[in-house]
Amino acid sequence: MGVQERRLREKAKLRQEILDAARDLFVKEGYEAVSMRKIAERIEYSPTTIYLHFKDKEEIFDCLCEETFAKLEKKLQSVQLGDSLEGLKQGLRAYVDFGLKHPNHYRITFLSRQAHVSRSPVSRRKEAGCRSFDCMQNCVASLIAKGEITDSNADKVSQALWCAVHGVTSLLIVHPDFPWVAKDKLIDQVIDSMVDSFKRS
Amino acid sequence: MGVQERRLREKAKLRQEILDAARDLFVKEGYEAVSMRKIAERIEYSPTTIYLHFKDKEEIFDCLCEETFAKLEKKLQSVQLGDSLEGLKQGLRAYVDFGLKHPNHYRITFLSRQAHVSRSPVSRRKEAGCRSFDCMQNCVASLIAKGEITDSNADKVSQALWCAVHGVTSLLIVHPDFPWVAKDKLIDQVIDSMVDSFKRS
Amino acid sequence: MGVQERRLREKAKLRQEILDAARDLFVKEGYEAVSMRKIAERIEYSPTTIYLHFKDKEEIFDCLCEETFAKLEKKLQSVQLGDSLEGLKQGLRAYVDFGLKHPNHYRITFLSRQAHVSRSPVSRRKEAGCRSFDCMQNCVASLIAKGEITDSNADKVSQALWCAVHGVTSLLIVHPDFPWVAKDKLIDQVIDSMVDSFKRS
Amino acid sequence: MGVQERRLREKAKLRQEILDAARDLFVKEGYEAVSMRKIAERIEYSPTTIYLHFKDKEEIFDCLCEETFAKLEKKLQSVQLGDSLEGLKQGLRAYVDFGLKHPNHYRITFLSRQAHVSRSPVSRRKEAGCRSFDCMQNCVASLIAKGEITDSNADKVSQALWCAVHGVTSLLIVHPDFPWVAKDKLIDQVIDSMVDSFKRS
DNA sequence: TATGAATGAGCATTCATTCAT
DNA sequence: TATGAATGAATGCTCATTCAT
Repeated sequence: MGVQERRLREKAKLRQEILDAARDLFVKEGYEAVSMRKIAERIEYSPTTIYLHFKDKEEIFDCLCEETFAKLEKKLQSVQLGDSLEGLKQGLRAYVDFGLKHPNHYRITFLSRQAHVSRSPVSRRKEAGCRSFDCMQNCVASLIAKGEITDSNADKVSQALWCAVHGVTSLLIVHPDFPWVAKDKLIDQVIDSMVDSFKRS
Repeated sequence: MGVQERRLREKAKLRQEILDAARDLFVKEGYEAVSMRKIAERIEYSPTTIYLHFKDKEEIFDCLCEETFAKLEKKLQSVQLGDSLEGLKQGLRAYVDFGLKHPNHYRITFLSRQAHVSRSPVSRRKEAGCRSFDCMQNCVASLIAKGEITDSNADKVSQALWCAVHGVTSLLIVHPDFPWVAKDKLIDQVIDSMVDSFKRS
Repeated sequence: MGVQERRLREKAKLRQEILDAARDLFVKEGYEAVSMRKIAERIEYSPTTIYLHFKDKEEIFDCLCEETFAKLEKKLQSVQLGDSLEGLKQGLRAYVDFGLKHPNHYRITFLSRQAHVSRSPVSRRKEAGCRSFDCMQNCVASLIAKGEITDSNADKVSQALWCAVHGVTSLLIVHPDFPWVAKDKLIDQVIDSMVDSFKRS
Repeated sequence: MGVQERRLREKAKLRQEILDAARDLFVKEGYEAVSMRKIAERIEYSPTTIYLHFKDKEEIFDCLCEETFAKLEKKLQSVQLGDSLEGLKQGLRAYVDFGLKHPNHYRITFLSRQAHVSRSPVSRRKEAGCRSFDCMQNCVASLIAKGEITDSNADKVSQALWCAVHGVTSLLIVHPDFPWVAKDKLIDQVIDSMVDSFKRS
């Protein structure tokens, strides 16, 4: 009936509220400094309620990361149409845009300590993250195959590219008050420099 | 006379012992996981004693960061003597090495929002970090002046370079378990790609 | 008609499932360590459901004890058919065996203060335990009547016997890791010594 | 100075207050049901204070057991003067008296679950308990050597004796309202029956 | 009849910090 | 200068139980 559906909707909504509150807090205070109680206060539920939706604190964190990666993956897939250097650049640009548009997601996933990741041998977080990274790596691999990129080490190339885009993204997010040159110019510069350095000359 | 001097010496020595113990712990365990008690146990004094030397935990951390960034500055200055592209690369490489060697200091300064930096509007920590950035910028400026770098926008160039080195450094710190290619190769690749892209061709 | 009956049968069946699951857990983990949730998980019903059948945790335990002591009584009655010293010994032996087989029930009934037995002034649990004691007393009385036991104080004799068997039983339960001689030998020794000391010589 | 001494005295006194409160509570409520908070409330200190005197809950329990055994050992040593059956009986009687006089100590040590004894391979508790048991065993051994006791298995004999005295002691403590025959008569009966059963006839 | 959602109370323990000495 | 005693607040988490459905 409609009743069951409404319940499911409500449950999902509360779950999302928890995630949103948690993300906010994690970003502001850091993983360790956020307590289940603080999250509970924020959503105006009792701490116990959280445990109806998540096994423990770490699971919340895991879910936040997964969420981010899912969004990112979707965005990247929609962008990288052509197998060209230009396409690659657009993908990287999309990555940066994504980070700047969802800074909280980005912080949680790429900037916070994950020392406490000990539960599962292969954390769900890591898995999801790799899938996003794979997108880029595949693109690079096919460019190597086509001879557009000379360096044949696809791993190294894609990692270097990731470093570059992550560098801009994270600096712009974490230090918004720094006297940056025009953001777009900076982003383009970083991406162009890095991609072009791999171009067949 | 001698008595007072000895006392001062002893006081300074204990202060340094505290800092050393604390640095060790912060690096090993991370800021949140280190307690005053643990520091006290390490130096075999009572927790109370620490408060005679430092206002609180954060002050200890601030002092450590200052100490460490003073080192970075010094290191960068000593390396970039030659105003050559090679010198610049060495400087950037030194920056990355420094970050990897002091991951917790790097993290606090460059990766974390200034959330719990409530004491001073502009934290001493951040200030120190910026001074390090200035080093690089000066180097770039002089390379432009000498014609080694074609792009005349020193701000943009140094920011792009910073993005690159910050990218590698932070990813290696935050995701140590990612299946990286050989670290050195990756670092060199990122630095070479970025610096060479500005070279007069 | 048939519908109602089926419902009653189903209700009784679930009730018994709860008791069975609970007994298992109580024996394995001890009273305090068993939670309603754990019982619920075991039977694959929600915790709430248990409350439809039992007022609370203690009521479950009470029922289990009653159940168990009914068994003890039955066992003792079946054993002590022959009114002989040998029959008495067998009965006592059965008592000890029973205790070792149901250590947690034994513990609650014979070893624990009635602290949390606040519901009824004389707990159903304790009552059941006493009924078992009566069995033995009757047996002793008839042995006195037959002249097999010389001491004419049936109360004293049965209490002394009870002390002996309770002594072995409880020590073996509470201190399982003590370096006991072979359990059977010890139990026999205690029972034989005590019973034989009352024998007409 | 007197100052330091007073401090030491005060510290010891508080420690003892904690132990006394804990023993009381453990006996009334059982190990699991006693919380550090409850102990703290009882002594009107904060929970934290307890941790200045004891590592954790289990250590409190351990200390209580040790305390008991020390007292018991002392009493037994003072009693068993002669190496005669009569001396042995007196020792056993002393054991029972001790239990009846210090029922709380006795309960904690001999009646409570020690499932949670996992910390140290050889718990201090167990060690102390064995020392008390050894007293009796030595006595038995020397009686066997002198030919007063015919059964040559000193372990079995002393364990059987322990079972007997523990049986009376614990039943009298745990079920004070049971319609016992005169306590002294019962105790004597149990001890006499058991000891005499080992006598050379 | 059975349940999912929710909660208040409680747990052992650790924390940074204060205060009297 | 240094400390031992003490504490209030907080931690993640589990509990028995209730209530609306």
